[in-house]
Amino acid sequence: MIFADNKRENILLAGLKLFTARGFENITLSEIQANAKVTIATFYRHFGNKEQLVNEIYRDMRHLLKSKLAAALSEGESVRVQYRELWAQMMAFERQYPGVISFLENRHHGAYLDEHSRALQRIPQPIVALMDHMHRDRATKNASPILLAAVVWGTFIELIKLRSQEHLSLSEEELWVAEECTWDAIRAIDTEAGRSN
Amino acid sequence: MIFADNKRENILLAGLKLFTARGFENITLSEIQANAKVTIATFYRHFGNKEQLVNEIYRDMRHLLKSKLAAALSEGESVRVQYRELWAQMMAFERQYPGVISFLENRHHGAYLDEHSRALQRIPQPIVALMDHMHRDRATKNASPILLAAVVWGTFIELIKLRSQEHLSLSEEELWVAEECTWDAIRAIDTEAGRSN
Amino acid sequence: MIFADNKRENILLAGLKLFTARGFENITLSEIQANAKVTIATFYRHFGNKEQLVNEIYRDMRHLLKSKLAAALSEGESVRVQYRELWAQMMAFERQYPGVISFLENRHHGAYLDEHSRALQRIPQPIVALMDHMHRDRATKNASPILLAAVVWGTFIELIKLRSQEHLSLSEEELWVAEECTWDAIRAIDTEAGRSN
Amino acid sequence: MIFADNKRENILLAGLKLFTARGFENITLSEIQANAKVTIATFYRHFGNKEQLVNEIYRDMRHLLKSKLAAALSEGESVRVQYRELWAQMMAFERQYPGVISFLENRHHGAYLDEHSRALQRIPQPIVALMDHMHRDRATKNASPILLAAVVWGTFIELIKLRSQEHLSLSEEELWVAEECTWDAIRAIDTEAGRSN
DNA sequence: CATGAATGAGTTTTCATTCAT
DNA sequence: TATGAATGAAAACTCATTCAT
Repeated sequence: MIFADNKRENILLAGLKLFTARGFENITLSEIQANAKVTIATFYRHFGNKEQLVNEIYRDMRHLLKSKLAAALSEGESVRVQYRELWAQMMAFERQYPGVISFLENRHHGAYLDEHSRALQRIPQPIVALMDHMHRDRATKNASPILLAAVVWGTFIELIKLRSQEHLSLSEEELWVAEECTWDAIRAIDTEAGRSN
Repeated sequence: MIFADNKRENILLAGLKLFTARGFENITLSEIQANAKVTIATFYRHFGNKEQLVNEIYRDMRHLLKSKLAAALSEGESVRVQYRELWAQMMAFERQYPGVISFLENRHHGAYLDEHSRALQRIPQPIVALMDHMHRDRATKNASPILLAAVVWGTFIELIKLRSQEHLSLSEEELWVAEECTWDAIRAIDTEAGRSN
Repeated sequence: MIFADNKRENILLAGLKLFTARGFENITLSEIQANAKVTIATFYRHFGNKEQLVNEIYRDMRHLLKSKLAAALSEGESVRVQYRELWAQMMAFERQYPGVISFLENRHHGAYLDEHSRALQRIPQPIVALMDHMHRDRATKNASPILLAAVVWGTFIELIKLRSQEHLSLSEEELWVAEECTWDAIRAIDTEAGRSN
Repeated sequence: MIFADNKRENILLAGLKLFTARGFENITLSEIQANAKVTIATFYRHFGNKEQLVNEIYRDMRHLLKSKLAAALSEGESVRVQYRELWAQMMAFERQYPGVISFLENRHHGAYLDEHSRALQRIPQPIVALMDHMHRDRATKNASPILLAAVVWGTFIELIKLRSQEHLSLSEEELWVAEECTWDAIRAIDTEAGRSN
């Protein structure tokens, strides 16, 4: 989302805000018009229709998320450190762009998303990449990287939902415990301690 | 959802199917009419409006899920066995009622849900109950039961999404690996092996 | 309105009450059902449809009004006394059946009235009869009896409206002043006192 | 009702015509659409809903009537002349805007009128003003101006109804007799001639 | 390039009336 | 005779989109 054009920028921001809060179908163009402070005709010059707007927002946000998380993967560091950094970036993203991850997850199979949008991976690629890396190093349990990534991403989303939808206050500290939980979930654990019934 | 009344039953089933597949807002009453093979006016005899229908379906399904999972918690068994059984029930539920869990998760903060529906816990109570039980026995990591339950439920939902939305085929075996992952995620791990950076 | 049948009576009374208060179109059969404490099917056994009900009520009330006012015209009395008695009966009717005259006036050209109902004179016949009588005796101004009756009836309705619709409190005494006004309006006035400009 | 906007004007005129003829509830938007030669959606651009339309028409007409009658009250003239002029204006109004007075009277306590509309006096204020003026000059019977106005207005409405609803032909001349009747009704009559029983 | 007015196609909802039992 | 369930037809209203200026 490069905000060269001011009107275009306003529309995108208004769309993000409104769609995030109340979904695609419940938002009318006149709300977008009012919120973005442009006329409807201006809207139509910049976006072919309402669906194109939501698709553009969706893709912008997916790419933004991906690039933010990619920054966590620094070759030089141990996977443990990289994982911790990944988790930190996920939390930072949610802090900086509140509601966006929920938007992405909730809208993911909306009828209005086009093929191009749907083709984007839902689980952010850097998470899968790290899992893959660890998997090749035999540092993870013997499971496919995508499954391991699902544990990580699924847990994270769940925590976000708890906070935003159910007004559960989770401290930073608690979220870091969750990081540790998921680390234990994915890593190979050599001890037999846990295998007991 | 007791299916004494045939027309009512048809409407509920049609609603579940349609709302699950395409969301609340995108479904029109005439689609429900066509699918349930009743007239729209008959629909209005049984339900005050479209929102009441979706609320009733939502609550029925939340209760069904809860009761199915509650069956997994048998006092006599070890927590490891109970956890395994819980996971089995979750998978069984998804198998028996495909799409229902996605429906519940996706609709959970729809604008159309009434207070009564919203008041229902999103994370199934039996999961929290088991976490709570383990927590009191100091069998879990030092985290609140709800957070531990979030790891479990979040992971499970993520796997379901991968299968249904992204057509990723996950074998039964792989899902059981995930069960083991989450077990490691929640349980207290006494060895220091995993703490290394 | 002969109330031989209890159910029929209940329906007629409910209809009168509801139609009077809120008009024909705004009343649903289920309100009538609820108010009359009969089922809709029972309604349909007694009345062909909603319109037949309102027509029957309308005609019943027109006849009732007419017969009450007719009682005022006693051959033996002077026309002044008869007029006074007529006015008394009009007030008594409004007191005994509040809202009914408004109902009759307001519904008089409703689309739902059938030819039979419409054929009924709106201005109660006894008023016209007395005007006619006085006219033949040259006791009135030189105007058609129907016009004179219009002055009387129009004034009376207006007073009723003031009381019921605009919550203007008019004392009995004031209403009798109106009676005197209308008497002056209709009677021949021999003096030239009033002719001055 | 300033008819700057053509579509808006058409809708108002169509509404007046249709509501006058057949009441509020019996008129559908598609009839308005057909009559005003605009689409329903255009209707909704100009008026929030059907009720807003009828309220606007109602108020416009009340104000129009009031201003026309106010023109009759010229300070310099005797009250007799003013009264005659008032009556002339009332007849002129009915001639120029046939049906409008009936519309105003019949709709006056419709459920669809809002508070603002209901607040408008039903009996045109200039009539009351003249009665008040005469009353202070002791030129009327000893009755409140509003009651005297009711005699005038009630009689006039009744005559209109006779003509329009019951197809009674009343000549101009006869209507002027009614004017004289009502003048006798309201004015103080000093002779005792009329008091005889 | 900008805009306000216009619209078609669709949506939910209501209700008098019928009908099988 | 009595009734609850069923329904057809029509109602008000919405909104994304277009178009003349």
